[in-house]
Amino acid sequence: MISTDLIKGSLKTIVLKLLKENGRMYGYEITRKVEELTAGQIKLTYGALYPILHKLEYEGVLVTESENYNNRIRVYYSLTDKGESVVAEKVKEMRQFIESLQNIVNPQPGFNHA
Amino acid sequence: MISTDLIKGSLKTIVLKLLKENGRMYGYEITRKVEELTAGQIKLTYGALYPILHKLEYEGVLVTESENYNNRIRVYYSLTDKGESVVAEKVKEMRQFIESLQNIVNPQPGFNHA
DNA sequence: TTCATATATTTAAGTAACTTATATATTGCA
DNA sequence: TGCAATATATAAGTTACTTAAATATATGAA
Repeated sequence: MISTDLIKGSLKTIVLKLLKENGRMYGYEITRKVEELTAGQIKLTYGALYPILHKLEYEGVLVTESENYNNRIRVYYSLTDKGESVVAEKVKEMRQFIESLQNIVNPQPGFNHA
Repeated sequence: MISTDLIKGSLKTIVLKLLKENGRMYGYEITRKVEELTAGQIKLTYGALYPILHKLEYEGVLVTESENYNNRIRVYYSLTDKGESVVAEKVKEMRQFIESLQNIVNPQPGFNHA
């Protein structure tokens, strides 16, 4: 598992990107998918996930549909139009972030300002 | 500028990796180097940097040498032996983190579990 | 049948890595 | 003379999380 400090700020972007790729998803499904995609390196706790989803819904980024499955409630989330543009921004920002981190952990050996 | 939420947890690793690459550095120099390497995308504030350096010194990860330059004090930091192994772990963890993020922002199109 | 595990969502309380603000002091350029 | 750059330090505040506790059904193993 990667330290939670490192992962912290990226959870919202991860959730939004998964919803973009997979259409609608419910909370539990999202945590499973994150584990799968990251080979268990990133785990989304429920205490983090559900407040994020509720907040994004409140902000108009997501909408919900509640359905009954095996006598259990499932709350499906999907992106609004606003959500689509929020994801685009967030993913762009994350790509820049990754690039910046790579410049630090894999520095160009010859690159040196006098 | 990348949002501070995204950057937060990675500052310590960034500082340590820069010290590994550049030998000894002083605080102000570190903030400049981070800006340079990330094309201004990541800025280390002094309120973040100095407490990180002090804590790492206290933990025996870094040692200091204070020197006088132009009547200004410069506090140079460098890695201890312990620091060298801490950096190795932290950088390894960050590479895994980057890989996990890439699996999310650049998913394999054909990859789908039934 | 009974117990653990997986499924599924919710929210309150606590932590800590930061940001923001403030303080101090010198150099150098316009 | 006055601002920007250089250089370090720390107190106070924010907030995105973690941890913990609550609730409830389905399913397979013992």
